[in-house]
Amino acid sequence: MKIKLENFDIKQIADSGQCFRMKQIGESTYSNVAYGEYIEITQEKDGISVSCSEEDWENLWADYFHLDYDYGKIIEQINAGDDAFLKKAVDYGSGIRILRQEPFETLITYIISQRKNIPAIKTCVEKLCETLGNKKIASANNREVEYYEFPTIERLASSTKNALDGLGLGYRNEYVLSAAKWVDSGRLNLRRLTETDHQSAVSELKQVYGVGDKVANCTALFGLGHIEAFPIDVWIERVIDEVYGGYFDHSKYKQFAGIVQQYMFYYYRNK
DNA sequence: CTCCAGGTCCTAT
DNA sequence: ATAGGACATGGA
Repeated sequence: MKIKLENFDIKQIADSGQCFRMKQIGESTYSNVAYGEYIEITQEKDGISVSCSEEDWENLWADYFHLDYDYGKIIEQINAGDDAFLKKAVDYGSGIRILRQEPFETLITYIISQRKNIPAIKTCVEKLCETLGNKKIASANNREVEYYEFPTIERLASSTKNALDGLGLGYRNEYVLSAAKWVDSGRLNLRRLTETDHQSAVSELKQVYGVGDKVANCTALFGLGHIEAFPIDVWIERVIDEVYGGYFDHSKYKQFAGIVQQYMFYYYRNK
């Protein structure tokens, strides 16, 4: 099925480092697994073609790719401003979307992400899915594809340190286990945090062992739909130091600071 | 081999 | 409140 779209570039999205299971499987084709479903997406000149049904696109993927949000308007607004670096960043990554990933998967994968580079995170997450996730079969582009879901909350919560050995989690295995147990027991209610304000969501998340300001903000941005989150990692720190002379006030982009952050991250990391 | 990665915790001031 | 060291593992 073909879909006409603006400000959507699957390569940019895949390379933007916000999700860890998207992979390139052809010249301009990428696969992804989310919410237990598998999809293949091919970039075209004026949009994309997708392997899923129209119904799945409407019910799941359109929401996942944040299609209800007008990125063109954000880009216009930035181009009308006076921030030269940000204008270059927007031009470079104009096809980026902020994904609405599963809250639990986002929390766990960003706990894993700390002190790892992106290729290492991907390897680690894939191993986790192959070891503890359910195996499924999808048909896409006239082929059958085997894939693994992200582990369920119950499965991960009832796991042990021993079971996690060999997945490359390192010292993060305790963080992962404890976070999964908190979600499983209801001590941390992620669904509720999608409805609270951003600040309360972040401070709730930071109660979790192994979740600091950065992971909390990434979880809020990529998993809870809090577009105003502005995660500061090593790359954004470099942008602030090297481009903005040590101070950047993201509050003027209040309602969409996370999108601004992602343009900056993608441009500075890939240029 | 060494260096560093989408940080956080713990401890000492 | 704020600063410095420890931390497992693997990619480059």
